[in-house]
Amino acid sequence: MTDPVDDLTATDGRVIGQRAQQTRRRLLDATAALLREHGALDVKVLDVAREVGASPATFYQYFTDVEDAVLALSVELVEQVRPIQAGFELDWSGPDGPDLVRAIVSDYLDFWDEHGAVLRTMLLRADEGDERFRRVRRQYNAPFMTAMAAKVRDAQQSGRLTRSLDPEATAGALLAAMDRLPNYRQGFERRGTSRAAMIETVALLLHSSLTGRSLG
Amino acid sequence: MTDPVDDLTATDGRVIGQRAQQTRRRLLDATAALLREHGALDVKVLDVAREVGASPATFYQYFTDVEDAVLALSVELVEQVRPIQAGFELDWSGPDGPDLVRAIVSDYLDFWDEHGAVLRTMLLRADEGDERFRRVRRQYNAPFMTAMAAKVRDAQQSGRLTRSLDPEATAGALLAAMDRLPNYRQGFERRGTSRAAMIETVALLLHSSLTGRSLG
DNA sequence: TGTACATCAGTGAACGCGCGTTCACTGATGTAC
DNA sequence: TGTACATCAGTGAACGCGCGTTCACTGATGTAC
Repeated sequence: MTDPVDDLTATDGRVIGQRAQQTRRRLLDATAALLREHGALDVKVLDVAREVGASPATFYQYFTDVEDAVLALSVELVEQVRPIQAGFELDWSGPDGPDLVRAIVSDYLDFWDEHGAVLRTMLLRADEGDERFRRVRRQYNAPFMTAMAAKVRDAQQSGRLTRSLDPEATAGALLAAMDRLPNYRQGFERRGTSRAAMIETVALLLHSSLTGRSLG
Repeated sequence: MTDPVDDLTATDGRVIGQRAQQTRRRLLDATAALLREHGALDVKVLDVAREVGASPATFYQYFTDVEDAVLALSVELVEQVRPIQAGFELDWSGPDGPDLVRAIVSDYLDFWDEHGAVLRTMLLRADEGDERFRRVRRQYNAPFMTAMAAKVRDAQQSGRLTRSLDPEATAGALLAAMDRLPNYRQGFERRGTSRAAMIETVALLLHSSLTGRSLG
């Protein structure tokens, strides 16, 4: 696993030094902030440059356009989500399984709270068919999918889960739930469904669907 | 339930006649088509006008901007999804329950295939906090949510489902799965998970989580 | 059945703004000796 | 320890395009008698 800071390049291909790396980072952070404030449809190169007090020309030294910067932010998330994905590789079948799953679901909700704006844009552009974003999405999803599908196969082999479930589709459905549900949190809380209840519920659904433990 | 064609108005508030309604419709259809082709971030008023061979001024007679047209398309989906939502109000607990759920899930996948571009944009804008889109999303989701939450409560009352599940959160999680999963279909099929397997799996997850029937 | 008039619907052309993008340049940092 | 030079990093200002938007106008349709 190489340090991701290593091979950063400017748009002309040249490898960049420390000072330039800091500028690039500030541009990325500004892009993420504007994505959060204005949404995916309304972030301009000039806005980003203004936000960090730089010339628009500076932006073009590091990114070809706003989409390119969002792609770079998405790539970073692939790394940042790893610790959460690690939780999916643990054994959930023991007596502490439910607590474990709750903790993981809670962490992932936090992750969405922090990176929702970038995640939404990444998913949208991938859903719309952009190949570069599809690729990043695959890298982001793969560890979740592999780990969850393995759990399904395990539970099927030991007879706790019906073989009618497709392991990949099951993993995809549960990941889908985890990736859309955070967007409903505000609405839930306004209607009296607490964050804790959400976590408990998603954790139960995950635990039962992946280990075959009954919901009864 | 009033005929939705009734109170259509131009941007100046005037009620419009048949000829104008046709123009409005062609503009809406063109907007949906461009949304599908170019994605949510890149649909311009001029494009839409060009697409139907009209002057840009014509577009402004019916919509204040592209977002306004997308909102109108979203409102239409609230009506169009009703038949599918009706399936969620049926009794799933009988012996034909599983078949029923499969059929409904299949229909909803088709709905996504047809209206995915508009649905994605509606969800994105709502997720980003736009109040008008949040409102439409609520109207779109409410019948799904109400029906599914009722099923959870039923199953809890008859002891088939644990009371640890929050009915609203359960409904939300399953709806979330149904709304994100279609976006992964292409990836699934490339990897050998068929449409039928997806439907079967989602149907099983829905059926078990909402009726308390075991996945074992 | 025809004519005059009112209203509805649609348009071409123009304006101006803001954005994307580039270029020749300046300033900052690193390094050889 | 200082000086000369190379390279790295950042910039201001400008250009031009395309888009959003509007306005005065024309054409189409409906209706009264």
